[in-house]
Amino acid sequence: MRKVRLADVAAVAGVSMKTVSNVVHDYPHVTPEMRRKVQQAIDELGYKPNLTARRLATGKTGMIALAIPEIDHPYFSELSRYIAEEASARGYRVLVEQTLSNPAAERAVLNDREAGVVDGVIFHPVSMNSMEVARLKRDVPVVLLGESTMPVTADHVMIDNVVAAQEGVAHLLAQGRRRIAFLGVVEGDVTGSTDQRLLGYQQGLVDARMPLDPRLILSVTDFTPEESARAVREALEAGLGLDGLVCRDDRFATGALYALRTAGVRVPEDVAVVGWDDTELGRWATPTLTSIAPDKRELAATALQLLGERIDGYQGIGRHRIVSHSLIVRESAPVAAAVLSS
Amino acid sequence: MRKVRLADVAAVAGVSMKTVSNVVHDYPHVTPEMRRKVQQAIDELGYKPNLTARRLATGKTGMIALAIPEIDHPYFSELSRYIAEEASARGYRVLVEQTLSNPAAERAVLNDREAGVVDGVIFHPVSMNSMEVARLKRDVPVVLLGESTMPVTADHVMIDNVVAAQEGVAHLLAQGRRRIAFLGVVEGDVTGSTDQRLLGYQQGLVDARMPLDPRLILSVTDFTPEESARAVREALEAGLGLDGLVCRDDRFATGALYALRTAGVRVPEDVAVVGWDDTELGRWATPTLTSIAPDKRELAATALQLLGERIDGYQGIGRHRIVSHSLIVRESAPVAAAVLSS
DNA sequence: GTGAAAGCGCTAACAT
DNA sequence: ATGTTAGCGCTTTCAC
Repeated sequence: MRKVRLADVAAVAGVSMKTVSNVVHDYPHVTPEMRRKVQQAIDELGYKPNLTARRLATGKTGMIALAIPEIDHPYFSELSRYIAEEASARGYRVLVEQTLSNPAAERAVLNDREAGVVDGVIFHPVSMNSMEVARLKRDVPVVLLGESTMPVTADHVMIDNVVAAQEGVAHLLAQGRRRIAFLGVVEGDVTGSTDQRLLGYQQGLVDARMPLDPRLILSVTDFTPEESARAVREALEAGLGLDGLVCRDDRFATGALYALRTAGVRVPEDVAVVGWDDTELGRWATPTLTSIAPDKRELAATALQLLGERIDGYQGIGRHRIVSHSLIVRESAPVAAAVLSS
Repeated sequence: MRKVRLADVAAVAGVSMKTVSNVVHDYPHVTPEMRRKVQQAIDELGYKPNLTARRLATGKTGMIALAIPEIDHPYFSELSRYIAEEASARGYRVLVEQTLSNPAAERAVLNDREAGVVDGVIFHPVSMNSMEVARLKRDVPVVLLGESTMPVTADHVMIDNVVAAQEGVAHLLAQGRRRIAFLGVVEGDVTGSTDQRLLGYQQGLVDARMPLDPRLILSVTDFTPEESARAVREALEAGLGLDGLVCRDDRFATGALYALRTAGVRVPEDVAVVGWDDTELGRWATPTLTSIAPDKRELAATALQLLGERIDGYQGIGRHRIVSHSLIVRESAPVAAAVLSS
């Protein structure tokens, strides 16, 4: 009683393979009687269509790849969930690829389509910029996530990082904060994501005619909270006076909160902190974290929409979509007292 | 210049398909000259083997499914990362399936293998117990994660929850805690996972000849921190005196910390808290969270080992593997002063 | 409405 | 060491 094939069902039901196939696919024009007869044979034999064979025959896999740096980074795991849900709603399944920011792994992602594994790719690159992506990919449907300023042949979805960072700074300025730091510039980060946030931070200060102090820009060597905590600790020890802090992401903010707490600095009384990504990490931090929140659901839906169009044959030039964001105000950087009392 | 096939390469190189296949697979017995000639044709044409076709021909997909309740639950996202890494080391790719604890979705997982999508399944069931899994799965290689006491035809990997919970309780008792609560029993949870942790909690108290107070067992309606915070808040409002708390997972612990903090209860001075899973959520909580830590790496490696054996044809009865765990002591439940001064 | 047969692209016997 | 060829299981024109 091994593998039951379409042909077996056809034989038992006494019909052709085509008819069985029609029943399996709910093809409209089959007589009820035929349908019943075939269905019975299917149930009887416990027939399951072989997806691999179907894929070979149709050339469609019904799968998309989601290539992200780390599966367990809160932002990416939360985003993955939305992507998975949106994909599922559109009849796609998701193959999650962890690139660990490794260039070779990132390159390999774009080959998956060519190897017939997936129909398209949603890709958050870290080690290559969009020009390289454009050069590498040939006719693979790709939607890029994250920051990129170059128009390329792939589609892009992102939030307006510059504006978002400006809003974060403005929020702190409205509370009377005057020494606002930015954490953190990551060494070796070539994506421009941090650049845009940093740019927005500076623009926010310039807009308010505040001085720019380069020492207020904190650098880190990687994306971990440990590194972020170290950077903040050293800044405090160096006597860097600051009363506000805009973080590149919630993980950094989490490390920062830890460093501030252990140094005896009160948040938000002494230093107000703004995170980025609105992850669960920040929602339950102490104090709870004010954070710039990309609309992840909209991000996922937009990415799938664009990718779907490409898979369905759209060949046009790369499209850019800006999805909305908001500032979720929590304890670490509450609404200004002035606003409250007004 | 569309799809380049194996046959095209063979034609250009002026050899047979078999020879091309040999080169592609690094088959040893090919003359260097042949290899060079073929390789040149491959590069020239930009040939990429079609994985789907290969899968059809070999019957192996090189993929395994990982079916978990939620992609973005910290425990599962961290576990996923280890699974993905171990799988990758063994030449497998991982298809992550989010079941959302939905029975239909869980059932569908077991069909994937039969449909030829994956070679095997690593499955953390929530809505079905292992008997049901055993009944459903036919000859699908499956490794079960999470708690289950029944010997079945599938393999199991888990930690010893009862012992782990006992250790958590013992840790609190050693600090002189006398009113230790358990959070939380989840309504509708049929997996026995919580049961075992609860059992260990009770056993730990009994071992120390402490009284069991049913009011110290806190119930919740779902797995969110919100629910957990609610349960703790209500317990405090009801005047339930407690000085220690063992949580079913770090998410619950996170919610508990929040509720305790907002109620003005100090941790660990007034209430010491032990979490479960050792996730990033707890590592950066305030105070940092003492947590029972399953060895996730070992868990992943063991699961892949067992699954690999099944895929390679092992047919024996279900095996049970207990992997190690430890108690990671942090601020929320530090080492007893008595121990420190000894 | 239903049947017959030619692929989809690759692998693995078997042959040379 | 390399070539030939029959599948793998399903889809899909194209007749009937």
